[in-house]
Amino acid sequence: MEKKEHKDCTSVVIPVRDTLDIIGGKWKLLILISIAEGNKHFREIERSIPKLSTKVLAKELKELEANKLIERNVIDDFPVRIEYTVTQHAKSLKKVIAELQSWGVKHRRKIFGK
Amino acid sequence: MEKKEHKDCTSVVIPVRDTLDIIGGKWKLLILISIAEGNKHFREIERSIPKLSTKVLAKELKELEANKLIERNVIDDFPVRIEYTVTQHAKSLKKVIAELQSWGVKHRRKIFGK
DNA sequence: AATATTGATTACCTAAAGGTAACTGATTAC
DNA sequence: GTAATCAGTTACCTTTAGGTAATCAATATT
Repeated sequence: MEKKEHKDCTSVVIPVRDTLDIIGGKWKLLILISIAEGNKHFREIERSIPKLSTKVLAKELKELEANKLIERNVIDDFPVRIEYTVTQHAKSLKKVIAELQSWGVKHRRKIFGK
Repeated sequence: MEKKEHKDCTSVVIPVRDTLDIIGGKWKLLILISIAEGNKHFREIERSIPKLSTKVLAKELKELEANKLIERNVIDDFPVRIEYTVTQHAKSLKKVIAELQSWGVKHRRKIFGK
């Protein structure tokens, strides 16, 4: 039997997993969309997404910030307020999301018929 | 203060999550690539992916089959052998994967500099 | 003075994903 | 007849994601 050598696919798999870590999970995309639509403040974002808890939101915001998808700006009026905004880097996800969405729609038709 | 109405984004989020459920997770993409490269048999696939256990492989193969991304064919020579192959539907993931990969590469540069 | 809002943090719990390892029954090679 | 290979299954355990609820300090409202 011929021994086949398995191609090294880390150069595909690792970047794909990086991307999935960022928009995967239950809330990240919803939070990004909410901020992109203009919700700037913690409570505003929280209220805009049903069932999302403060704890999870706080954690997700930190991760999104660490990945440079959002910015956290401290506005020092009195009292200080915090404003979250999406970065250009986050906007560059648009094409990725569009592909994921369009394949998902086709897939649903494939699995559940038209 | 103006009350802003939050746009309904389920038509984006649900298909995106459908897609992520299918190629997300630690192994699904690796398994798909392995089969696409010509590994047809259970043990062959298992051996081609370091650290992948039989249990997880068995579970993932079932899910991939349920999603019509692979086919499981029972070849009844003696002894019976099982052959896995990728479907056309799986091949249609190529563009999605390419987008995820390319964004992941850019992201890595963004985060860790050049 | 009491209550509510803002931007969170903390402790505790559950559910799901994934890992480890032993084992099955059928067949084939030594 | 012993060992190995094939295609898995089963039981048990750990890790991670996410949920629930209480609490915090600072300010603002009644």
